[in-house]
Amino acid sequence: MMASVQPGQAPTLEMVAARAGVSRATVSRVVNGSPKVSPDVVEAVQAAIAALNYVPNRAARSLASRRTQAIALIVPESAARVFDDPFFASVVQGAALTLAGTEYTLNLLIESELDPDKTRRYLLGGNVDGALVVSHHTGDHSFAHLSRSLPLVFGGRPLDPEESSGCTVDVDNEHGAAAAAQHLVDTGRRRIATIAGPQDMPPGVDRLHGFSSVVAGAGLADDLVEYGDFTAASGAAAMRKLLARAPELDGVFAANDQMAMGALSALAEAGRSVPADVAVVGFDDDRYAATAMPPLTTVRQPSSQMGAEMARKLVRLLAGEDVEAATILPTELVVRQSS
Amino acid sequence: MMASVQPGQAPTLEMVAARAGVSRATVSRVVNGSPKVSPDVVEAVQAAIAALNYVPNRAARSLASRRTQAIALIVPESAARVFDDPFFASVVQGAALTLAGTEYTLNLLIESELDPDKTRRYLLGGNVDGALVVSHHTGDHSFAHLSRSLPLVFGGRPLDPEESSGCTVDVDNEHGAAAAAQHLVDTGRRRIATIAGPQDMPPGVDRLHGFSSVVAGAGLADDLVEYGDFTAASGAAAMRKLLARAPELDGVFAANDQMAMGALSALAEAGRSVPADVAVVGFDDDRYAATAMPPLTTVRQPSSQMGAEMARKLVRLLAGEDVEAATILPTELVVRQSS
DNA sequence: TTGTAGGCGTTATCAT
DNA sequence: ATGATAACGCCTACAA
Repeated sequence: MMASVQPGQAPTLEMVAARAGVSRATVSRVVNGSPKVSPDVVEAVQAAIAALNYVPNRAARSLASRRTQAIALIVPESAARVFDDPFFASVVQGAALTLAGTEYTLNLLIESELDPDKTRRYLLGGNVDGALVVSHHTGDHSFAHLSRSLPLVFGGRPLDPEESSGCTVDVDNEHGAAAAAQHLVDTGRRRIATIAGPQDMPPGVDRLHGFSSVVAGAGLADDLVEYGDFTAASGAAAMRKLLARAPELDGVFAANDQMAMGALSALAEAGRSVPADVAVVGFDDDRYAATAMPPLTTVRQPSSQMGAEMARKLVRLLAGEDVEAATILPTELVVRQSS
Repeated sequence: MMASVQPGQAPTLEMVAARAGVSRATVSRVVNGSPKVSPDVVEAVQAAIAALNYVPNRAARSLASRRTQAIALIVPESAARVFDDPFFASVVQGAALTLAGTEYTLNLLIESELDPDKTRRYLLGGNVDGALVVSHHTGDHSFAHLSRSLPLVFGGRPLDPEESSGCTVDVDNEHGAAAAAQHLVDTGRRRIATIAGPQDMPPGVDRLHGFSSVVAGAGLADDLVEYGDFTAASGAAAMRKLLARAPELDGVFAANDQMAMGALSALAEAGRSVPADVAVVGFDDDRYAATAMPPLTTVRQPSSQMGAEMARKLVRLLAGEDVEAATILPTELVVRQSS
């Protein structure tokens, strides 16, 4: 029962107008939901639209309206393995799902490291109405200067607070880390160490800060700090140093799960049992956390909500609404068997 | 040293023409790399472009040229957890990276289950020049009828071969499963079972077929078959049934890693040791495989290459080149400690 | 090799 | 409430 369609010949607004016996302007009004059209005309036009199976041409529309109804999601190429990081995948998911509920389309852009200017040109070429920039741990806000020409929403706070260029959505790294530390304290650990992340990345800084304030606040020593680069190997190395420095330690907080995994293996090879001898807590609740041995206590990061929130914010921005410059998403401590 | 730019006022082709002292047509030729322009003029125009920081307007361009330079990547919403499946994430990654090297833009579309027609309208609305459709395990080619109006490339073969609508890229499920079975046979297993996937999904069918042909071909019984739905729980259940039916079994091939994990836990609770008593092999080499206990022997699926291949194929198609209807990507047996 | 001019499908500004 | 009629920025015969 479908009206037969001429493949390759898309019906135009003009054809709809002819069939409905009205002008193109009127059809345009109906299509765009203008209130100033009489009900019967609306009906006639909609019938014509349905009969012809008309779909407005996006290019023509945006050329005339100077809006694209498209949003870019920019992710760094990062060694060509973007989605290996579940964090990115989740953020993209959250953004895509949110946008699917709007009239906006999501243009996924992998930032080319070969031609970094390509992204800039794309953004400036009138391809999108706004962009979501997710820079993971790095705090890279190198697109900040574009926010004058285009609404931008960043994921993660900038490394340099001065650079605070418009909107950001961030995870509450500090409180998350604080909760992890507090959990260690509350469960009776007294000699607590941390494997911190790089201090040139905001999450690295924030998580260390959250940890230290709680540990120090509990009257415990917060001198047991070693640094890693968020990889499992670096976590293992840091754990070994920690054990060498303080064989008596009974708790450790790693700034992410990968490093916590590394710590787990280092602990195993040192003959310490977890959590009996040493409790370990990670951060992220990534895919490996639940199936680690033992299952890892960690701080869950709302990554898909981060993507969703970024998208929502940008949409509001584009609608001309006011939005708060920075929103911080809460984390959640997930207690498993490693602590 | 940057030329100052008027924010909000994008330079047009006309402005470039004026500055370079040529006509708009000539500028257009230069921008599009037409060979029929004298070198000095090319230079002058490029200088003007650089000076003005000109970027062609995509909407105008596609309105005039009737091409969008955009490609849609459609993924099923699947319970709103699209990217929880590493397979999707990888496919998207492969496609995005490949497309980043071309002049095409990737529009990520989550197929709305609320309004399935939305996707169809989008595809037909002249929004993209072609589309990539990834349907994972389901073999759903419900967009097949659109391939007359728009170049389409599917990921995974259709369930019904008759429905074979144009291009597909698929993983060699049959050979992969055969390799897994062969490995079991070669390592001395004699009573081999399989936990098959749903038989209404192509990979479920193909993997079972690959398994059976090898086992039967080796002169062994291939009667030990139980079915799961690709979840860990179903794998555990199937494993229990298998153990009840044939306590003497010494090898099992699960049609995916999740089910293999389930089998692992069922085996553990039955007091069988892996691989001493029973060898188990999975399929996918997903994120959990390497960290399972014991690390899982499995068949690696080239998922990001699948995305890449799909993209390459579509780009060629759009360039008017001939491409083979179906390409099959090879798999690789990854031997770990579970066999 | 370069310029002229018409058109791509909508939106938006005027009138009516 | 509805209808002409310009734009919108670029491409592309066709002409020179």
